[in-house]
Amino acid sequence: MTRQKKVILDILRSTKSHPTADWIYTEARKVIPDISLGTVYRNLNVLREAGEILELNYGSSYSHYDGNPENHYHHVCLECDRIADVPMPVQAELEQKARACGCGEIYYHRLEFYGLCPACQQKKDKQTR
Amino acid sequence: MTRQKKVILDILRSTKSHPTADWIYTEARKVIPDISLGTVYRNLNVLREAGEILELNYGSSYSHYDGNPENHYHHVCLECDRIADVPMPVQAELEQKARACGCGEIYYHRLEFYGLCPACQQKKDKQTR
DNA sequence: CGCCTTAACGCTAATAATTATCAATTTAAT
DNA sequence: ATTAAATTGATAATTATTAGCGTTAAGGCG
Ligand SMILES: [Mn+2]
Ligand SMILES: [Mn+2]
Ligand SMILES: [Zn+2]
Ligand SMILES: [Zn+2]
Repeated sequence: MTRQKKVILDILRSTKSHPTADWIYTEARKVIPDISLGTVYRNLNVLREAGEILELNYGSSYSHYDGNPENHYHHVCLECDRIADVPMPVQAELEQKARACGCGEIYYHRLEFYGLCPACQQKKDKQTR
Repeated sequence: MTRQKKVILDILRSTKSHPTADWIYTEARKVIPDISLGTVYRNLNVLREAGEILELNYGSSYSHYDGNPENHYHHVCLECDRIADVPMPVQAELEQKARACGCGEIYYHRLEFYGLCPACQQKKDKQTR
């Protein structure tokens, strides 16, 4: 466990946002000013392979990272790209139903809801009114 | 509706696979030998915005495209990256449950199952035996 | 504590999917 | 047939991510 790796993991664990590599890089430089972006990517991959974080790819051209490696669901705003946790329990029966279709083995599933975050929803309401 | 756009849409609608832009490009060249890759990307974006196809980003570094724009679920093989349809009905109650969490407006959701496709599952069985 | 092996670092250049540009061509409405 | 607008193919640009490499620092052991 190097200093760089620990700082990156701490940053990810201490935010509820789901930041990009570049945002993590900016934050990390506040602690280790000469850390390199390559090191950020390298450690994000290492941490993902170790099961300590999640990498999220939801349509945008870059990955977002999540300090909570437990399976949980997300809401993605189509307006501002904000990703938020959806605090509902994991629906295990979905995997049961999918297995019944005989499409091979299933290890886990991902569920994302797309729409408008509360802030963008309000903004749109004002425009329509 | 140009010739190029029609060929691209036909290719997508006539396959059950979920091909990449590059595979579509290869197929399209069998019909229009001097079609360009830029035209393929341009029309895929146009078709997606028109709601005629789906773009799928499941972790891999490139997009897959789906000629069926109706919401449906997928199985992604962690071994060979094959994407297959999961023929189970869309679970509308998931959106009800998510709305109850108050995370903003929800227009649609996506659900993917990750594991091994039947072929890779068999391959792994043979190794273990 | 000091040595030593090895993994990780910072830097820079490379990769590769996708998008932007633009003159030339095609579409389709008049 | 004319013509204006939209789309094409070719090429260059963009950009997130990875690879290569000489240098540095973890952390195990004497
Ligand atoms: Mn999350
Ligand atoms: Mn499909
Ligand atoms: Zn928003
Ligand atoms: Zn497979």
